[in-house]
Amino acid sequence: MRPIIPNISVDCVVFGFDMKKLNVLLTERQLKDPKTDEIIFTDYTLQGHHVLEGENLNEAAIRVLRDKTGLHDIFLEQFHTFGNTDRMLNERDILWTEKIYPMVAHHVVSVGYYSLVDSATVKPDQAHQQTKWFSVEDLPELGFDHAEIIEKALYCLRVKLSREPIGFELLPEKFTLSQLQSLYEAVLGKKLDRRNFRKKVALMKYVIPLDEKQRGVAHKPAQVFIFSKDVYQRTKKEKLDFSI
Amino acid sequence: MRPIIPNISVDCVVFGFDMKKLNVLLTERQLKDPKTDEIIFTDYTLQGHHVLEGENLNEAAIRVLRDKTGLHDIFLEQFHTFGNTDRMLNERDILWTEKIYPMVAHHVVSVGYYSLVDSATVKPDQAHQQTKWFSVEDLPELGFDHAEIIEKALYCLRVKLSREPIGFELLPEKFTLSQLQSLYEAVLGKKLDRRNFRKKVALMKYVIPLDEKQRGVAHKPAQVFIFSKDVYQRTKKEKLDFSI
DNA sequence: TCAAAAGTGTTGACATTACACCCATGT
DNA sequence: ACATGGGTGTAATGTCAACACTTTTGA
Repeated sequence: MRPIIPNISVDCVVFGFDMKKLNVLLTERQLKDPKTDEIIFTDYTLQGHHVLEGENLNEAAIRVLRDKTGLHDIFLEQFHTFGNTDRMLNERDILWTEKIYPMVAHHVVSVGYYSLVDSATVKPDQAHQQTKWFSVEDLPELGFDHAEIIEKALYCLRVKLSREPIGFELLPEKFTLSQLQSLYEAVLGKKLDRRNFRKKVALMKYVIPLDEKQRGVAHKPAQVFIFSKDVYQRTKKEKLDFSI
Repeated sequence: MRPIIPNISVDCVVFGFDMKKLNVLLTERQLKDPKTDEIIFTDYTLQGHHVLEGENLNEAAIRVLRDKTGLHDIFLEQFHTFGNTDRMLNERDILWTEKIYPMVAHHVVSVGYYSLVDSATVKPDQAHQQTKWFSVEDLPELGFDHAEIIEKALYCLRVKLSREPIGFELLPEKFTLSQLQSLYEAVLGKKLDRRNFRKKVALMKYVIPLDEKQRGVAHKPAQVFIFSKDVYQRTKKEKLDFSI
């Protein structure tokens, strides 16, 4: 086991979509008195860990996701680095760090990554019971500066999604247009018109209809689509303009 | 003097506009043999330095700009963090680090900031003679991974400029519409139509015409404008959409 | 037969592009 | 008087927003 770098970490904001809302994966953090077993506090944190010696930042992020959630081969994007000297200095974090991680520095710079998964099919595995999904609209009490990190991640995700078709990372391989629309609505935080949405998607040649319909739903079954990364790569063009 | 953190640094990509092209500020790095005084190599690097103990990342960036260029109170934006283990391991960087900075770590994570200045009026002061402007289209040999850092900074600047009116940071307080257009062309890397450009700027209420004309030019003098950050803040609206 | 979501077009407003001539100044 | 960049309008096209009814299925 390689030693950790005591003052550099990565934190991963794992976004998941459950066909209704956008969720974030959080892990319960509970500090107990070692003698009385009394709970001193309970809150939640992102998945994070220190970077190891000889490890690139994105390797560290991949490792964190694998070790803390069992996820692998998922979309990952660095979005911001958090290095304020007071980011671990609220009361609970000081207690926690002293008791659980006395070996790490007081000033840890953390590189933020977000990743995108389909939260319905990809669930954190059995080994990580204290890790759960929370709606981005209704987050629990968070440790460190993780509320700020999530807020920034969400902002960066919105900007990214409005420029590039990364939403497909949040859906299963096959999806319907209503699901896709619902995803955009959840991430961008606003309602979209169904007919206009479908018109726009029709222009995206990389969203490909299959000769296949939904089954077992109590209404008219929807057509099923897939996203072709390959077609996107071949047809994309940079769109840079100055706006108002 | 506070001690440095040996494995965390900031690098500043200072962009400047000289009414013709977009430039980057670079500092000459020359390694000489201590005995013979023979030049072993010469190349250029960004302005950077290690973060000090007890210092926030953006404080470090502000300090670097002040100490290395004399600049202060300028636009500064964090854009990406560079932490590959091999980023200081090409031959020249190894030589340099061993001779000049033996106290720093071999693996330094660097937080990238870019800043925007008017390169015609703001010049690096006399104390920094080996610091010069280079066109982003014609960069010299660069140390470390600074070519990659500049490329990423330029990309982020383009994206930012196409979403927000930050171009005014690259101009003097008073400017003409041709200068503004020329700036957009330099940053976005493409020509724009003059009449259409002016129509669009006319819609930006925060670009305000003064009752004042250019003087001393050998052609029809242009009207002079200023940018009002205040009007912008009050009238801006978030524009998030999904695109093709 | 009912509930629930799928699917489908048109219109008016607005934004974008392409394009050419006269104007004010300094030399 | 000439060279230089400043300033201006229109028409065609493309994009965006608003809006309501019919269809297909399972229960």
